[in-house]
Amino acid sequence: MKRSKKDRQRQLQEKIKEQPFVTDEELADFFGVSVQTIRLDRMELSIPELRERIKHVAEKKLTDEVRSLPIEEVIGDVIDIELDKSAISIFDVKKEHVFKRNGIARGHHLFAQANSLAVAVINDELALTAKANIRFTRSVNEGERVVAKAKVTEIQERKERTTVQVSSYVGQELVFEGDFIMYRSNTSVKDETNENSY
Amino acid sequence: MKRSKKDRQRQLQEKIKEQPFVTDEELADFFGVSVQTIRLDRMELSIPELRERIKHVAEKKLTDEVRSLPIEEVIGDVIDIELDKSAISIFDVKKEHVFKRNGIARGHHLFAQANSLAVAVINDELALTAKANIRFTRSVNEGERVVAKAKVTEIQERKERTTVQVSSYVGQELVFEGDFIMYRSNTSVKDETNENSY
DNA sequence: TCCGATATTAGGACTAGGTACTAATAGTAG
DNA sequence: CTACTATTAGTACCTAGTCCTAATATCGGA
Repeated sequence: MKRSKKDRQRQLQEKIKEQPFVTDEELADFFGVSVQTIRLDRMELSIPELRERIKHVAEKKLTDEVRSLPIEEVIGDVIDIELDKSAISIFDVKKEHVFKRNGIARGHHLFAQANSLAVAVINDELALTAKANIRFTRSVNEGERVVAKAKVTEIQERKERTTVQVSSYVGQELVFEGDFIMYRSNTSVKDETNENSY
Repeated sequence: MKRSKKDRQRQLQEKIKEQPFVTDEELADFFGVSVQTIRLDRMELSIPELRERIKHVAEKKLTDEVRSLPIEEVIGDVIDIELDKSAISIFDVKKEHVFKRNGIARGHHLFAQANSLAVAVINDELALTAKANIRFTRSVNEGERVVAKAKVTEIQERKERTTVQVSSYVGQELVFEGDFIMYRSNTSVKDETNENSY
């Protein structure tokens, strides 16, 4: 017996952790013991078989992807709006909005809230973002509530452009700021039934 | 024959894409045909068996993890990446990404693709967007495929800032352009020991 | 040195989820 | 009615195991 049983089992655990896609036969070769011994070791250490290990990794990948991928259609709840003047929305940062690595909200969600609000505040049939200049002034964490305030600062009718300034806060702290230059078609529409198309 | 063979094969491809952890037997039940038929279909469509599919998913997860970057969290599919240099991703615009009123993609999806690519291209433990200057140069419609190309243009180590330029195209047409100023922690992460859990 | 406990190995039966192949049958178009 | 495609059935074989029994090997202590 080159190594003791405990020694081998410790190394086995390490080996599988580092390189989970290894068969019992390969492990038996590696440790110079029989396949049966490897299997007994796995039992004692409660390490599942190769296929189960592969499956766990794959399943984790799928749940990770589902969790992080979708961006909702409308980000934030509009709580106040005065067309072509100002609007306010709130957005609660949940775990699907943050980097799993560090729990910090991903920038595009803050942008999405601001952008959606900039679109919503415009009293026009068609409103699209043309340009934007944005600053992230503080990182936002899971569980925080972001309040975005949009203010229409300029309406150039002949140019089909409207400027909207959006500032987002967590409590009193500014976390995001953006100047949005919006394209608009100049056909007022909000007297229609609101279809909530933003 | 409720559906034609081609019809069934098309649906089969969809089904497996959406839900790759399904056995031939379950598929046979689902489509009301025999297992052999499902197997013939897979052959013709060059779809590998369940275990191979699981293995591919798991392998992809491991290689992604080795890169230690949030590739799984990128909006769109990363098709090429050279850390701290450049990256390319594709994003297919579907109906959930557009305004139902006019079928035009919401700006924040294009932003999200570009922003997440800018984050992914940075070879650092922590990368956050600090500022961005963006232009939407053409509206993108449902069904179109957006290719985003990110290029790292400047790395200021002492200032913990990196500039990334992202240009997104539909075919040859530029649809979005953005300059991203990214914050980074300056702790390169690629040389870490890989601690995969099985 | 022998005895009993622990460790290791061998072998067989069985499993899931297949591949690869042959053969039979069903349905449809010309 | 025949030719052809589509579908189904069945067999042998595969991998990477589980679960079980039985036979050895090795070691530590009296």
